Amino acid sequence: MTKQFTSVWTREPRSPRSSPGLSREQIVHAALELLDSEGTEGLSMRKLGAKLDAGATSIYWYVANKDELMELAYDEIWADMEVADPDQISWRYSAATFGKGMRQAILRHPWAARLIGRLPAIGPNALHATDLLRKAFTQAGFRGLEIDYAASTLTAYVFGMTIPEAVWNEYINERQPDMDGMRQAVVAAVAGYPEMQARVEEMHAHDPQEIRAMSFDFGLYTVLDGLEARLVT
Amino acid sequence: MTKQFTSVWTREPRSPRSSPGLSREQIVHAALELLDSEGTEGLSMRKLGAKLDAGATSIYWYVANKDELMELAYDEIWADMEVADPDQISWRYSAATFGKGMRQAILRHPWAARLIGRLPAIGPNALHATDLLRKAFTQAGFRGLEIDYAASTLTAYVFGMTIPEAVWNEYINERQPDMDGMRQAVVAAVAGYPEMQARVEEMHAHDPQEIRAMSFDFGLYTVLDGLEARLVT
DNA sequence: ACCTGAACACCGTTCAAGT
DNA sequence: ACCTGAACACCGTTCAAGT
Repeated sequence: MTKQFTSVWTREPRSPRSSPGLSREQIVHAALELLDSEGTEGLSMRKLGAKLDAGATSIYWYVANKDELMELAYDEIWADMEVADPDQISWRYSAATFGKGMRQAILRHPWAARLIGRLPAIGPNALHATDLLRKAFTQAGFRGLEIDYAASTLTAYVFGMTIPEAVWNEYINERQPDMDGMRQAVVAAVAGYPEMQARVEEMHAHDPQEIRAMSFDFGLYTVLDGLEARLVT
Repeated sequence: MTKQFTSVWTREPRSPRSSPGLSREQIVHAALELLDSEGTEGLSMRKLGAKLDAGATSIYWYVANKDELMELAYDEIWADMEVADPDQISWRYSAATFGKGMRQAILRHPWAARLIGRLPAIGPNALHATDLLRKAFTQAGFRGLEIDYAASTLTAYVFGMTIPEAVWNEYINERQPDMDGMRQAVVAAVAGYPEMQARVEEMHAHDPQEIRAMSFDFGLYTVLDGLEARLVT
């Protein structure tokens, strides 16, 4: 009953060289454009085909199915992530830069948030990024499996903070809901909890982007402090 | 161009009392059964209708659309989460219990992982859980917005660690992929990074569930240590 | 080797019509 | 007040057929 496991990364792409017609890069590039400009719902095999002036089913020559296409697209977002070389600066600084860069990369491509964790992130760009973070924690003094634990802790924090933010941004962009009505709905829902209500109103007085950035930094430094504490013991 | 914001929680359910036919509770209960037993893909309006011996479109009388139905289902998973009363024990212990309970709740309902952060979590069960965590951090000594920052940090960590785990579990259950082939694919992909390869092989020698639990605890205590550090300064 | 369109088996949702 | 089935506008994917 078990099915053969497949991933885009396990198989060589078809015919890496051949001038005419489509190519994997072309397809992935078009898919990224669609996703970035129109969000998750903007990408369908038919729309992608149309954008490439091809039949929707032509894509299946280059890619086994839509999931594989998404794996390829997903890996791309780690390519334009700012990183700091851990050899040059303190592990704390490079880990912090890594966390902030990861957040920005996801916020630039909010559709990617829904894909996180769906398959092992073993694309070339994801691996390169992971390797850099492991280097930073090795330099910090972690050893063996603890390097992975430390890296997981940081990325889990960033993912957990950023996935909701990205999904939320995508939702706002797609549906453009009435923000004022939303505010009221939240305040009303929270009526039974006076302290939460006060906090919600306080938050609404500030720029939401600013609040999110502050909240993110608070947690980021919390995680870094916690990791430092594990190094001493 | 902005649309009226709506959420299940802003509107009273239709006719809370009326003996015959369907009811919201009945529908949500059936949806949960479908989701728990067959995963995300197991729930469609048609299948749900069939399970309730009704037309698929009857559901639209009780719920505006599938998203609203998902909001209702999602809130339910926070109802059967183990929590510790922060009045009785140390904030550290109750925060740790909270984190572990949250993880277990998501792992019991892996389909919920895809919904996290999609809409403000303002269902009654989610609010009750949030309130408990805020109490724990108030007791710890946080004040004002920092209570929310601390709570966000912890839940972000738990979400970031658990969403991939849950999605992964769902994937395994649905597709039952050949695990050995997968192992090999990962090892092969990671060939360019010798230390990572060594780590991957070391992990494969252990029970994956155990590794995940250890990894989760490592990060959980890291976050708690980090929060404690913020209290002193 | 590469591309195509028709066809299949699904979706969520709307709506006029029934009771 | 509640429920229905037909219909609409979509999906991803398969496959025999074309060049």
